[in-house]
Amino acid sequence: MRKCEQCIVRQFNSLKELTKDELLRMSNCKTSKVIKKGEVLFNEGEYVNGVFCIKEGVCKVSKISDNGKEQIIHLIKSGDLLGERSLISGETSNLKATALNDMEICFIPKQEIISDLRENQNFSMSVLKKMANSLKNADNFIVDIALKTVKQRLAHLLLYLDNNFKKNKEGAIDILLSREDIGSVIGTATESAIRLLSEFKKKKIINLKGKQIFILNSVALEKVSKGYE
Amino acid sequence: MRKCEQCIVRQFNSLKELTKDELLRMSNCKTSKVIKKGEVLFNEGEYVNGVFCIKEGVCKVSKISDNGKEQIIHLIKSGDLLGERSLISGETSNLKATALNDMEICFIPKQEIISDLRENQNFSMSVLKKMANSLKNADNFIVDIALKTVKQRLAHLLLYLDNNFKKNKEGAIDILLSREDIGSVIGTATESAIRLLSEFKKKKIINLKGKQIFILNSVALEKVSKGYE
DNA sequence: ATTAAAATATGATATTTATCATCTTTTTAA
DNA sequence: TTAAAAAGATGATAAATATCATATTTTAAT
Repeated sequence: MRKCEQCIVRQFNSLKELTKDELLRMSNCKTSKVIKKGEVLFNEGEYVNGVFCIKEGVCKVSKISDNGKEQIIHLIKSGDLLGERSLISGETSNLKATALNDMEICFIPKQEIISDLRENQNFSMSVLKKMANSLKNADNFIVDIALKTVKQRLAHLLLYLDNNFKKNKEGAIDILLSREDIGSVIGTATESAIRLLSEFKKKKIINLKGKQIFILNSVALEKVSKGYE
Repeated sequence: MRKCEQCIVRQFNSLKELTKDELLRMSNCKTSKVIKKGEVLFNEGEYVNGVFCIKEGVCKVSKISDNGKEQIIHLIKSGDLLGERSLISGETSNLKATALNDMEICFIPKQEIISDLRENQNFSMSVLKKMANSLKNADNFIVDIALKTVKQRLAHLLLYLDNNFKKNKEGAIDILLSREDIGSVIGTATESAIRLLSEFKKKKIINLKGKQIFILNSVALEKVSKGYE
């Protein structure tokens, strides 16, 4: 059992507000897990019963519609927490979480988090702020998907990935999404996503090597994303 | 100055968790206002500096895109709070709020709410739960707008209005939205919204008298909304 | 009451995006 | 290593939705 106090990942989320005491208790009740690519962390309709703290790797958080299509709502990465929403509401999850690559995660059971929320003002305010921020992002997502074209949304996604994910040694964005996943994030058919990626590549805005994406011209992406072309 | 303690509206939102003492202080610092139809409560990019408690009336919360199109994100009604999001994040609002009919509102300044949040666990947990719920709704909205057809979204909106707004004496939904607003909620052009409303009317699923909407067959709306037709 | 302006309605057409078909490339598993 | 499966790519076509044009109705202002 590794100590949460020494875990660097904690610095990037609300757990940084916990006291030494609280962290010690957390170290004692948390479980660490390795999750393989493709594994499901939790499914829609399940009680999550705790919070995941992502140490390494990326997962998608999505919802499947009645006709079987998937919409990805979030991409969760190292340093993020996952599952606070349904923990706080006390309901089952409305979303499904699936690992996009091998992950290392810690799972902190509900009891622990709830009591910390009640007893540590700084912690609960931090969670509240994170939630407020997520809500703002969700509202912006709604506006984008409702009012922007698929091309604009793809440009926006590429910029988002460029800004929020590290690069590998070769300079590609360090997250490997299938073309299908890319379509599911921007809310379009796989073929449409492929076509637009090809177009961006032809225009030297990006480069593609298999699933690796290289951003060559982020200024151009900004322009496309805003609708000036 | 009316007392918050006796205000019934408070029972429908997180303010119900406040103590008598806190309510008394709130009564002393709140301001009551009448807002005329079409007036803007706050604009995108403004500091709201407090929270609105809606006593009477309805407002739309929306965002205008670069090309001037509006997307309505929420419809806020009597009993709802408005503005907690940007209050908690300490940022300017990312959304604009506009009265859809004459409103009575109370405005509670930031200071008061923030100190209550810090000192009253029940209150802050209630706000947290509300926020978690809003986040779930926002996620569901994203999925709907991304994966459902315009017709499905219109059916869904009509059911939402039917379930969440009272009826007037004649049995129409007690919120008068322009066709343009309806389009802006479901993320479609005004003409498309009009066409589909006409279609629903022709099929006797709804009836229309000017801006008044009568739901005649909510079972049919459910079916349309789920994509069985 | 009358007129102008705004909102609603509807047809015709254009644009965007999805779907289907097929081929190529990459990945996976025996 | 090789065959099968999955993922990616691209053209052709269909479907959904937006836009434009214009007529009608409603609302607001004089």
